Amino acid sequence: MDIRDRILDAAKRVYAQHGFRGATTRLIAIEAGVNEVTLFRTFGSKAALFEAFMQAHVSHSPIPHLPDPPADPEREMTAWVATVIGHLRENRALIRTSFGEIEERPEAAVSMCEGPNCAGMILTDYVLRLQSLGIASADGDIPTAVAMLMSSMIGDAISRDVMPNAFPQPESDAPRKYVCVFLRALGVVPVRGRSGGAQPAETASGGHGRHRRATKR
Amino acid sequence: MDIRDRILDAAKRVYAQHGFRGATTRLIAIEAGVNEVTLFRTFGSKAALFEAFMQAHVSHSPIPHLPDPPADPEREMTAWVATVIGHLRENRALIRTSFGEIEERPEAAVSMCEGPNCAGMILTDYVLRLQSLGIASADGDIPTAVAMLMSSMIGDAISRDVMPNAFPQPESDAPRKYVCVFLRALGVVPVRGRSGGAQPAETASGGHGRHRRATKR
DNA sequence: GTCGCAAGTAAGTAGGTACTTGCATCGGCC
DNA sequence: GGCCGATGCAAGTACCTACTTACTTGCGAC
Repeated sequence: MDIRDRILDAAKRVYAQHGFRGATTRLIAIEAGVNEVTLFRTFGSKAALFEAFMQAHVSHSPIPHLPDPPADPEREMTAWVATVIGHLRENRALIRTSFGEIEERPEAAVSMCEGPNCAGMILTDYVLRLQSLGIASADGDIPTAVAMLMSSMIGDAISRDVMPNAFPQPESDAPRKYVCVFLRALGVVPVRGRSGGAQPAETASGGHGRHRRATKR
Repeated sequence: MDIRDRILDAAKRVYAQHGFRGATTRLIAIEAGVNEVTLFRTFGSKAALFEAFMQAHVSHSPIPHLPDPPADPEREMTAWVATVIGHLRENRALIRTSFGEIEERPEAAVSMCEGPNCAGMILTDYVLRLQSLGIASADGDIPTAVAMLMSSMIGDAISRDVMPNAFPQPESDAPRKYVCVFLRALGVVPVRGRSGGAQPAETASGGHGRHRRATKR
């Protein structure tokens, strides 16, 4: 790993923990294991360093896809939601810090929003496919439901460690639960009988729910 | 307004905009229109000032109630959600900043969470009442739906100004839309016909939806 | 009037921060 | 070997920050 990337990486960690003002060039240099002067020689200034590291960060944030012919909405979406929440949670300190400094440095937060914006589009497209296939009912408020699911994922990822009991327990079941509520709001109802209850863990004994009209097309 | 309160108020504004590190005693003193020395004489230190202002802030944050015999869920909840989002939006800068500094100063964010926690309980109680009255279906996942609505309100309040098109438009319709999706997820369906479509504005021409079995008890 | 107290004013201290400068060191390349 | 570019190191500059000290001013109570 070359010295430039080491500094960028260290800057990311230090910034996520201490914010822009708290991320002193001295701390970053120590964290990167380089001399502070090298930092200035490489990037010119602290501001330029942060510009570079923000750009580097957004350039490679992978957003998972949802299958184009939807087959099993609950299963596919649960996996997708779990992945997205996972990504968000990995970067939660960075997201929180950037958002906390919107007033002073809006660019950071704006670039942080690219990922979620893109994820929201992927999700919307998927649900529109569900709707056009007749799996989701025609009169559901898709934009609002998508916005709510996105907010839920972000909220879970960045707030669960602060107020754990405000979110579904256990953490590992949260994605499935979010998806069940989401699908129900859009009129995608699981077949009744086994695993239909989305509520407590004691009824969801293992099996995955199948959905009505969830054909392979 | 006495001088102590003026300083507390100024500290709140300056902190919301610049964070703890950026909220210099000099800035706060200027914003409060007092001498910097007065600030130290009144509170002793910057840290003590912030402790005092956090305590003062959480002590008077009003959370609206939901009617105990629920009558019209959509209307009542829409008003409640609008009020809560309003409160959150008023304090959005403060919330964002406190959350952004969780890593360094967790107490601030924790005290910020009291309001939402309480609101979540009020909401849960209300929905349980809906359920016990048979207005909401018995198998809905109430904790998850409540968590999602809470996340949606918070997300809307603190992120709409950054990514406006990720949230329901227009802003004034957002509370009703959230409530409609929420109620639908919990099996509270409006009567079909007029105002049933929760989706686009062109069909929602004025009327408020009534709900099946929404009797006055 | 004058006493006491709350507040302002001016100046200073000790430490931190971004950033610079000058020089030593090291490793690869001709 | 000798050159050169990248890096480390030590020191310094100019500024900011929390906080202190010593003194002055204004104002109500007696």
